Amino acid sequence: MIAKKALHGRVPVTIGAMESSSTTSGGGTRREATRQKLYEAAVTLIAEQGFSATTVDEIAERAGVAKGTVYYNFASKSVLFEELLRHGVGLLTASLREAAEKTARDGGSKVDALDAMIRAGLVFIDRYPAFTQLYVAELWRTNRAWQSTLMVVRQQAVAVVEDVLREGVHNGEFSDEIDVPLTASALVGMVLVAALDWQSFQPERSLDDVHAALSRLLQGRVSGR
Amino acid sequence: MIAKKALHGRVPVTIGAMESSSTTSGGGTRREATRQKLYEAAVTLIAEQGFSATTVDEIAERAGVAKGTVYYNFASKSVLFEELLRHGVGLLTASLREAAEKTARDGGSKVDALDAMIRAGLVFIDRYPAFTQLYVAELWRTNRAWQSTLMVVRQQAVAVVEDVLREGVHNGEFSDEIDVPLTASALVGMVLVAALDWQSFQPERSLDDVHAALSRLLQGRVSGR
DNA sequence: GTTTTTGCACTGACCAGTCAGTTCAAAACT
DNA sequence: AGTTTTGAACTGACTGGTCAGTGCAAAAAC
Repeated sequence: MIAKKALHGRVPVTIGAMESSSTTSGGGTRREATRQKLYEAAVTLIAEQGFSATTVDEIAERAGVAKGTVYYNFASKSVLFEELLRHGVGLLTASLREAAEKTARDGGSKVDALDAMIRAGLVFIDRYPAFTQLYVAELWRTNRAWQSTLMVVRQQAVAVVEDVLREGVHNGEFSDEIDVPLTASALVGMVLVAALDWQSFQPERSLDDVHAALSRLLQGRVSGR
Repeated sequence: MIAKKALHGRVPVTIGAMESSSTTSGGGTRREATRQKLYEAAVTLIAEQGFSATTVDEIAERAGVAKGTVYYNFASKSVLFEELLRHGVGLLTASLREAAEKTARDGGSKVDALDAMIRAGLVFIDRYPAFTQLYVAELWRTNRAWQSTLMVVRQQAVAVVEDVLREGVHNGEFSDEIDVPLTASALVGMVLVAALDWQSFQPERSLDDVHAALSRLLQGRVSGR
């Protein structure tokens, strides 16, 4: 057994800090561009068909790349998928956190923060519907290789919501009887399912429209006339 | 081409009312027992691993049956899965509808009906967690053979919620500004995600506990002290 | 001249679906 | 009663195909 080559391990890395726009910087950019193409190809295929039903040949073809290139860039099919998950949830978490922080900066209430996060969630799902689909499909599975990755990454996202709830309880804006983790889950679920149904069954509706409906539900303005 | 055998089409049928025990009557009870075992084996395996990653051999083995028996009872792997879906969502829909009707009979309000349905949903998920997982994982996929089955079956379940909302709007209990389909989706999502997270991450909590938290959210008793 | 990509042939494992044959309990017959 | 027949239910070895991952020489990009 000799070491061979295979340098999948670490790569230039840009991931974490998203959207540094691009251009400039001489970093190993070609590599990164290929990886990006592979992510995009994989995300839609896996969202449609599931992980196991999607072949590496399909991914390569859709990305316009040779099969060998996939394995030059990723150690295996499941590693590609895991990195895709990390990448995507990173974007979501950042977006939620930013929405919460902006509201705080502008002196909004915690309900305003939740509302802003609902909107941020909708915007994310609107922009990356395939990723969202795939994430939901995998989230509650057990016995899969990437289970732990998924858990970590889920907790990061939910934690942002929990933080806002906890702060709201602390400053008296929310009842101290609410169950923070469960309420956070429920809110995430509300947005997730409503948004996916929106995308699947009434894609013609505007984001504002959907946001308004969810906002009303959040603020308990359902009952009463 | 002669007809051959293969009688997958119609079968004695007992489904709904399980456990007619055995003995007596020459009725095809054996068949139904085998199918039930296959459903049970398939539902957990597919929930854990996904449809494509689950092999027919595994299903047969877990059910304690030979592979050929699977094909004697179902035309194909995906037909088995489709019938499983129909079976499961049938149970859910019936349970939701019953909860709503009972509330109406007892002269409860529409909010009470929604609350009863939330509880019914939780009870269902508590009893059939694997089925729920699998259902969520498949619901928003596209390009799959059972797409249409899934849509029909989804609509049946959501329609029960929509009906209650619509009645509530009609009798003035709910604002006529609410968006019925979207609110229904959001409510379903709230329960679904909260329940799955409950099962996955805090299984020690009681159903009443979880129900109370969701109830509070439904009634907008989150804000305020 | 080093890194990355290509193209393509190849392997070995795995898997959906088939089919000839077996089991067995309830009829049918004696 | 006992014996034979029937056929639905079940079995498991087998087949044909698919797919993840490999190997490598040559080209392209930087």
